[in-house]
Amino acid sequence: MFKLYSKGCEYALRALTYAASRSGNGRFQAKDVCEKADIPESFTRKVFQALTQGGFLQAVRGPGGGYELSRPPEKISLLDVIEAVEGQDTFEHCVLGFPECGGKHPCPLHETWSKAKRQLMAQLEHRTLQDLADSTTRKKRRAYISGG
Amino acid sequence: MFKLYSKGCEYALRALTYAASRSGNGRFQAKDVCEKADIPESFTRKVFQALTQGGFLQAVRGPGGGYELSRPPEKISLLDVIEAVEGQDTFEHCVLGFPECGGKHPCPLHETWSKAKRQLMAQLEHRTLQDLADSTTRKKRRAYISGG
DNA sequence: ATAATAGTGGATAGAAAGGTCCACTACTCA
DNA sequence: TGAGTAGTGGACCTTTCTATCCACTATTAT
Repeated sequence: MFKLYSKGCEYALRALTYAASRSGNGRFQAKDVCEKADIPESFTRKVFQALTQGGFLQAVRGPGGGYELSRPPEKISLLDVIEAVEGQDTFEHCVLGFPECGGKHPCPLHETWSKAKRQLMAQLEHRTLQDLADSTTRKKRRAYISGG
Repeated sequence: MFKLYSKGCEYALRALTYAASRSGNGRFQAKDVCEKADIPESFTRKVFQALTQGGFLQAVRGPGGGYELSRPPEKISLLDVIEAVEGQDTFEHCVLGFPECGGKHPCPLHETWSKAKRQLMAQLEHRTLQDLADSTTRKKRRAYISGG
């Protein structure tokens, strides 16, 4: 039952990727983005609420309203999104569930896991929403551009 | 909500690590091992049942009975245990939940994730139950041996 | 046979994750 | 001011995971 992040986080990433790939101003609406990303709207709205309260999104009510990213998509890493949804400490838990696992009392897997985790987090940190949006858009344009 | 594996798998790893660190023959009892590893017995028994049905453990009933590993602990990698408990396809799912994510239609995170996954699985594959048992035992002996 | 031991399988219950619904508020425009 | 739009917050439901209990079966020793 491996999970990098929760369903809510997966939806957030998919929705925000779509949002970042839109032309025009950055504002997007929950309903629209959920339909396009093919994710459950009611549930994803809850995630948006949380992201708004966390200062990650700005909500605008009323006609013409929607959400805006607090930072431009090229300044938002996947790790940012994941930690915003899951909390800052998602990757902190000991894999073997040892309560006092740490520098002084490492569990048998501590070093192995720390290394793998560092590599994983480094990858998540250097990819941004803009990257994801670009590759999605490029794919839709039949990918005749080779470079990144 | 990051999870490398389920609670059941965590318990299996902890229990089997303790089992591998026992001196004498390889047989161990569910009750004993769960107490020593400080994990819930009833729940872990279910995991043992599954591992037995999967051919991973051999069950011996009656007085003096218990379980035996089907292979010596130095021949069982952590990946073996994880896949035995979680199923062969735990690490196969697309991180973004795209149903047709694969070689021909990769999701935007496919390459990033594949790389991180390979590194992670390589680490889990080359560490065995015996390794874990050794480091646990060494720790208990106050770790005056430096090498690995 | 009987008692004791140790794993088995099914029922059940609680907690967390995933998901839906609806009345409400805030805002815009006519 | 009224209608329509878009996010909010709370109630509620379902599924999955985690956990426990107990009657049962297989085995061993007396």
